Amino acid sequence: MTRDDLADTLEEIALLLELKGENPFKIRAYRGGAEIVRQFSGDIVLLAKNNELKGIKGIGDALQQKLHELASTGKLDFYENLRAEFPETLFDLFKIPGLGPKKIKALYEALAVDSVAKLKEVAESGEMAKLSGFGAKTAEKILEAIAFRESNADRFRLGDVAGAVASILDDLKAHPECLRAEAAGSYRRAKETVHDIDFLVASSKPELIIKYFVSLEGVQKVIAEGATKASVYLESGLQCDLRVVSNEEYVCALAYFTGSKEHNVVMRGRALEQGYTLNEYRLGVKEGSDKEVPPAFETEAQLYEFLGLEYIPPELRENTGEVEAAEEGDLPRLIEVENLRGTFHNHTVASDGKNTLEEMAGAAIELGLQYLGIADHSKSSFQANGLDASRLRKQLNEIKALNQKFTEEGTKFRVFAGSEVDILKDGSLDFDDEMLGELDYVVASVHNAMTLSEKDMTDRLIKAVNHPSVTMLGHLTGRLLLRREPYAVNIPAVIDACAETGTIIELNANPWRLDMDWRWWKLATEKGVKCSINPDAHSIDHLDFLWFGVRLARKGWLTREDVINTRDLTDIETFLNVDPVS
DNA sequence: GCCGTTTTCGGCCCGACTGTTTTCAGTCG
Repeated sequence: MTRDDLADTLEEIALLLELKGENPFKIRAYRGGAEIVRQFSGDIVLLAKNNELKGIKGIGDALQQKLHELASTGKLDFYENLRAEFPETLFDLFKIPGLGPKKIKALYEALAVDSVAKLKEVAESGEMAKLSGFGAKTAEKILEAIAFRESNADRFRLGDVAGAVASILDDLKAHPECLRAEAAGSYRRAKETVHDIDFLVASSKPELIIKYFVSLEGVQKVIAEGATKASVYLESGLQCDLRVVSNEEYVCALAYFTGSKEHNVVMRGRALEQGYTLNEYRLGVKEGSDKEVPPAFETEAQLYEFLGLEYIPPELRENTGEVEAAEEGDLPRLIEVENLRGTFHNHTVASDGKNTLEEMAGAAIELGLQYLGIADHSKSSFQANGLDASRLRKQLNEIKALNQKFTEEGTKFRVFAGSEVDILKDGSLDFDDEMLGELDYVVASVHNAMTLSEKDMTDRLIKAVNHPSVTMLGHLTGRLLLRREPYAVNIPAVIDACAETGTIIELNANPWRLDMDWRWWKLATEKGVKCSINPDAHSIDHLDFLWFGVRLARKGWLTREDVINTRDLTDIETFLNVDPVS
C-alpha cells in the first residue's frame, strides 16, 4: 500500500460519488483528501496504518477511519461496495474532455454506455444525439476527443514543453496590444509534468490577442474561441489556454490562474475573513463589509501583502503550509539558479556521454561555474559502457592533468573526480574500497534489479548509504516520468539513513527524472539532509537541466543553504576533504 | 465530508464557454 494507492482510492471514491449525484461538497472533501495525501510531507502511509492522522487539516473523522482501514488491511469496504455499483471501464469515460459525471451518468443509464468503445458506437450511430441534453455537435466533439486521445498522450514533461512555452510567450509579448504576458498554471508552479499551459495576457484589445493566438504557427486545432478566452492544441498535442484581461485585472488573474486550486481556495477564504472577496479579476469588498475598496495591485507581492502575507513564490502554491508560513513570516528564502557554483554527476565519452572531459569542463566554465564533478558509470552498467577500475584510474590521471592545466593558465576552475557507482543487488558497491578511496566523491545509484520488494530495495539503498565512501545517493527512485514508475522503496527510511550518515541526496535535474521527488524535500531538510542539484548531463547541452533542477528544488522549499553545490570551490574542497590543486 | 475568534449547524469560489436550449445545464479551470 503506497501513498499513491491511498490517494487514488480517495480520488476514485470522489468520481463514484459524482456518478451517484452525491453532495458536491462531500465529493470535494474526498478529492481534497486525495490531494492532501499526495502532497503530505512525511510518511502518511505509516501514519494511516497506525491511525495517527488526527490533526491533519482536511482529513476529518470519516477520512481518517477510511485511510486507516485501507492502510492497515489493504482494502476498504466502503470503496468496494461503491465500486461494485458501476462497471470498471466506466472510469475511462472521465478522461474524455467534455464528458463529466452528469453526462456519463445519463449515457450509462439511457444507452448503457460503459466504455469508450461503446461511447464511440452511440456517437457514430446517432443514438447519442437523440438524448435530451445531447445533440449532433456534442456527438461530433466526443468523437473528435476520442480520436485525439488515441493519437496523443495527455501529459507532458516540464522539460519537453519549456521550449514551446517560451516561444509562444515571446510571440504574445511581441504583439503591439500586449501589455503583459505570462505562462501561469502548473507550468509556473514547476510541476514535473503538466497537462496544459495557461497563458495570461493583459490587453485592452482582447479580441485581437485571441485572434492572433489561435492563428499562431504550431497551432493544430482550435478547441474554443471566445471573447476573452481561447483553447488550442499544438501539433505536439499540448493544449494551450489563453485568457486575456485588462491591465488592472492582470495581477489577480495571474494569481488566480497560477493556482493551485487548493492554494486559491485558501486565499479566497482568507480574503473573506478580512471582509473582501477575491476572484480572478479583483479583490473587491465583500457584501455587507465596511472595508474600503482596495487599490489596484501592480504586482502579486502587493496582493499578498494586502492580505497580510509574505510574497509566496509560485512553486510553493500547493497548499502545503505555505500560507501559514507566509503569515508568520516563516517562508524559506528559496534557492535561485544564480546561487549554483558547481555540480556533480556528469558523464563523458568515457561511459555513455556525448562530450569529452575537456568539452564538459569548458561548458561548465562558460556557465560561470567554479567546479564540475565527473561521475561516469561503473563497470556493472555494461549497457552504458561503464568504467572498470583501470579505465577509471586512467580518467583520474586525465582529470589531474586538466586541473594542473587550469592552475597553470590561472583558470579558477576544478574538475572533481568521482564515479556513479552502481549499487549492486545486495547493496554492495561496484568498486572495492581501495578504488573508492582514490575518488574525490561517489554518487551511488541503482541501475538494475529494480523489481525488488520494497523491503529489499530499502535495505539495499540503506546499506549503500552506510558505506563510508558514498557521498550522495543518485536518482533515488529510478523513475522516468510518464514512462517508468519509481521502484518500490521506503523513502522516509532512506532519508533517516542519510541523516544519520551525513549522506547527500541528489535532486537529479534531468527532466525525465526530477528525482528525488519534490514532495520529500521538506522531510529531508527537517532531518538535516543536504541536497545536490545534478544535471546527470550526458552532453554539454544537458548542463542546462540545472535550471529545471532549481525550479523543482524551489518547489521542495529548498534554500541556498540546503543545497551543497551552492558552496564555493574552497568550501567544497573542505567538505569533500580533498586537497586544493597545488 | 470538513470546518469553527459567528464553533456542533450551515456554509463550502465562481466565471467563461459551449451546446442545447427559449433561460440554462454541464464542463472546465
